[in-house]
Amino acid sequence: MTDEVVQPERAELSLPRVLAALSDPARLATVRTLAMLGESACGRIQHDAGLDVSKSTMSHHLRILREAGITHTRVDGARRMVTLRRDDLDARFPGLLDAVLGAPVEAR
Amino acid sequence: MTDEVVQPERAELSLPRVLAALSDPARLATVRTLAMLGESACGRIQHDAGLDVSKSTMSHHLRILREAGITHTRVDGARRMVTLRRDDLDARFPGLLDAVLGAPVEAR
DNA sequence: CGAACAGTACGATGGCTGTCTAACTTCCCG
DNA sequence: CGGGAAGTTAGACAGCCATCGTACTGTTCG
Repeated sequence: MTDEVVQPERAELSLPRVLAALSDPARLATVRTLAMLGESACGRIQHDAGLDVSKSTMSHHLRILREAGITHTRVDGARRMVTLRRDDLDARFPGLLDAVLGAPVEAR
Repeated sequence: MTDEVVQPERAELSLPRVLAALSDPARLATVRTLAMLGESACGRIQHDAGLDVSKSTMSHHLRILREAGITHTRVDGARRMVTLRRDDLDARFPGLLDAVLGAPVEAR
């Protein structure tokens, strides 16, 4: 009951897929926010990232990130707690996440 | 006559756009090939990258890379000589290109 | 119990994108 | 000059994708 979601193994992480997941501004903001907050619930991420989208759209973005192997999701009561898979990403694509997080934030 | 193509300034490079450009396997292969070969013509890149697509599709991919600011194109007679914009990419997104080039090559 | 809350699932929709063929422009070279 | 080589452009087409509203499931709490 702790966790039941589909997420790829470390060795299965695909670079094109990871890059595609990160290429959307909303998801990029999500990842940045997650890097600052640490584990947090969907609604919290959406609020803190300043994303003005519907709940279903947010859910969609989080699914893309999860299925690309960028995040991990744990069920906690009514909430889903999401974390960045830093270790796996660093192991498979060294320097990539740091480069993305260190890059200048886009102008709105 | 040396050059007449549209390519963004260093400061204008957009991370989502760069990531989107790199998220296609054909373009990723193109960038890897370009990193090994140095400046080279479109046909040469296509051949060395092992890309089995039409000329127009290749032209399309090279345009995406150019307009994202990842490559520079110089006209040389009948050919277009393409190079990676390593300096600009490194300056604006430190570590990103290295991480992408250093990542494991995907299984076909 | 019952209402409000946290998210997901499902369609629907409009826009973007990778691909191709065909036609065109330049340029090189014999 | 004339043919072939190197790419680009235009147009068409199929598939994917970001977005939304609505309906649904499960949870928390008064």
